[in-house]
Amino acid sequence: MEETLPGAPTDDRGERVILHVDMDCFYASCERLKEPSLADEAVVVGMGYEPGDTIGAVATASYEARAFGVESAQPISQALERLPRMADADADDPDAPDPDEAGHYRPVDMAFYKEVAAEVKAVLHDVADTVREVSIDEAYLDVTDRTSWETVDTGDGGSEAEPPTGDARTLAEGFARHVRERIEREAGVPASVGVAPNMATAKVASDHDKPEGLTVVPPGTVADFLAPLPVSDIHGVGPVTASDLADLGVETAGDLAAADPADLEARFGSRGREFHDRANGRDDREVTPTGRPKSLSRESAGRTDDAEEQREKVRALAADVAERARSRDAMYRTIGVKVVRPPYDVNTRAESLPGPVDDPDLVEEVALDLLSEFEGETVRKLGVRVSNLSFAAEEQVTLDGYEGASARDGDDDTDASDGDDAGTGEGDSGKSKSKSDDDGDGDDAVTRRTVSGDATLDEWADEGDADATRERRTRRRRGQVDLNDFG
DNA sequence: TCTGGGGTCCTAGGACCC
DNA sequence: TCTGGGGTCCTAGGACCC
Repeated sequence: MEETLPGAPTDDRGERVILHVDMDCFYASCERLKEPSLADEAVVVGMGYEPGDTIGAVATASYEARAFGVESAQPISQALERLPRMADADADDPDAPDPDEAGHYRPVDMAFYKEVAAEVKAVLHDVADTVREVSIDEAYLDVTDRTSWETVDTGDGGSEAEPPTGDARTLAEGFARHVRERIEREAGVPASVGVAPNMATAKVASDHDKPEGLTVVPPGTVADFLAPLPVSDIHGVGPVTASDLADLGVETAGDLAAADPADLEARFGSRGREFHDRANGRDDREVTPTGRPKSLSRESAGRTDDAEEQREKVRALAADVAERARSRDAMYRTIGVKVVRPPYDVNTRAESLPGPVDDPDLVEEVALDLLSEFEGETVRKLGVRVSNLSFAAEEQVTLDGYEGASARDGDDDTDASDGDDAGTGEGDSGKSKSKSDDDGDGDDAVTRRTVSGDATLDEWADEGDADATRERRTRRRRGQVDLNDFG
């Protein structure tokens, strides 16, 4: 690692080699793996979509479909306007869409995509010691120990003494090419790879030449590579920030790099300085192995003003989320709901417990209770979330003891993405917390919430039995916590 | 074009404690 | 009596990402 590579330019010493691997239109590529006849065809994968419907949104569109203006996150109805369904096309019927201008629509098949992702990950973990999976189709690799920025004598006048330029071949480039080819060969799906001395630049690089791209940004060339790009290409700069920056006359990464960091910080807080660093090619974040999730949630769209229907939905979501938490051995200390009211008014409510639990009934109970604030409202989407997770390796006593244990060992876990070796234990702060608030403290927390809750006077007045409900809940929770404490 | 589902991180204000 | 400063935890919302 600290060996000096013969011929390595001195200014590259200590520069890391970071890869960002980004699968190309991953879901669509997976569909092609399943159905090879879709190769070279326009493919649209929709979520919340069933064959034949017009509801849902585009999860991924193949590049052929993108050429028709189909984009991620678009409503399926709009995608269909731009690219009709192949099933509706007919070359012989003048009234039907032309098959040459139609696409194949498929619903998301997550279980299959996870299988493919597991094969991709196997390659990644084989070529790198440190892999951080960011999502099902994206990962950072630190391969400093496996390759280097040393330039290769290409025999065409390039010499080792020459400083690396955008055109110079580096060992890192050959390495990245090898990684991309292995993914394609072993998992059967295409990827784009960016190589740079830091994560932020590698990320931009992988996106620079999709699909099947390979963009290498050697040390010393980072600022020049970034300068002409629009600020929106920088990770973390979304539409809101881009438009705020545009108001300041900052359009490109080069403008951003040249801006006064103090001004940026004044406008954007800590992100301002971060943007400035990124635009200048500075990013010293280390690639750390994939960590544990911080929250788990489940949501589902569907407009309804029927209170019982809403409760039923929340019950189902709560059960789902609790089951997922259990399958991942996660305990949670905070339970929350999300209620989206038309037109698109997002409300979240959450409540923290005195200590971590694994209790599906409690998730349902708290979620329903939080939902009750919105009784009588029309909603267009509902969600349930658990957070403040802790992953006690030790078995934890829960109210449903035996069932819990048997459900757990089934490990149905469809989720290949869980298999990560990311063993670096993130200190389970949750655990020490639950210990520290034995008894007195814990009860205080509940009491405080119960008494000083933000209910207004009239709410208290017209809720009649709300007090009783809350008290029942409080008692339950105490029971729950006490049980856990004995475990 | 009214917007699917699963996440992360940051900020801001209030409660509470010392 | 009216009042300092520091710290933590909690909730809600927002921006962003894939």
